Amino acid sequence: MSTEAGFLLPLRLFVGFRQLIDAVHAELAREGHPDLRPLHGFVFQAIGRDGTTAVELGRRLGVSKQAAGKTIDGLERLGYLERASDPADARRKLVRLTDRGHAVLTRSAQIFDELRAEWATRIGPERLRALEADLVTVTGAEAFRLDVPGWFG
Amino acid sequence: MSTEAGFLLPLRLFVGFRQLIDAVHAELAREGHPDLRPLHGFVFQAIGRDGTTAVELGRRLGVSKQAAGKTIDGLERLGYLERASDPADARRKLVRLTDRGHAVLTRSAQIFDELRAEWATRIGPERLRALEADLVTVTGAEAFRLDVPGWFG
DNA sequence: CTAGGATGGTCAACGTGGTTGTCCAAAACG
DNA sequence: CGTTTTGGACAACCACGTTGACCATCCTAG
Repeated sequence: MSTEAGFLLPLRLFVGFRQLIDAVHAELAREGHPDLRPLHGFVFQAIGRDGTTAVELGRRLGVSKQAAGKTIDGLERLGYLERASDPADARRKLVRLTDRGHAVLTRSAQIFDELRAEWATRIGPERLRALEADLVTVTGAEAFRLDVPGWFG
Repeated sequence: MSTEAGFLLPLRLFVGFRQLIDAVHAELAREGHPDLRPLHGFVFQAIGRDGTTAVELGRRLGVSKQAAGKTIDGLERLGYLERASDPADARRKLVRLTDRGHAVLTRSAQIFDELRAEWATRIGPERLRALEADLVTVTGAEAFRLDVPGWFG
């Protein structure tokens, strides 16, 4: 039986998570995206390359459609999203990433890859793979939940 | 070189973190503490067994003293904190955990221990120790930063 | 074909939790 | 003893979540 206090485990996971996210956003800020917040990554992920609607986005993020609408407003003002009418359904407004949005998504993925490579050099690729595999084992391989926005609070 | 996409790493860390936090709060809610939010754990941790002041709490949480004051108001209303005048300094108001506050902190630690034991049975105690050690190696053994409140947003 | 329900989006009002600015009482210090 | 520093509170404001209401549009049952 290990003697490590149990409450340290979530803290260590969170520190790792936070360092990765902070590193990505520091680099993105350096490259011309100073207004992106950690939360926006989840939003981009929830919108996806194909776009979606405000209602569907709200469902994926676990918030009301109104809250999703406000989030879209903000990212639209920053130039990362655009709204387009759906020719097949006059009620719907398709929310899509702009070129700038696609660019930042692609760039984020690259930076995450680089950061993961750094981790691999520090603890070794084997240990990193083991770490990831163990996390999957213990948390279950469920699809990632994006409903983070109101989760803290 | 591993082929795992880099952006999955922070997600896996976050899922682990979130599952632990959610499990603790689900159990606490079951035991009569339905109003506690994930964030409150950081607040309790920042206050500590000995108590602090609003200004110092704000420093530890990385927020203004006014924001710290509001947070204290809320947890005071819920019966977890109490304010007491400092006999040695009439300006200061000592913020301390109530008996209820101490109880929930102790209980949380127990639950975290139980959850860690569960993880140990699923991936084995050595792998769990390795996971924790690797996280420390890669993130640095820095003291835990509690300045989480405004971090997302 | 039309009446009625379901769906997508927006507006308004509100609560919470953060911010800054101001002010006051008490302590610390020259 | 006057001045500066400190701890706390109050106010106004902003970001972001909530509900409730409303409207246009689509879908479907009769």
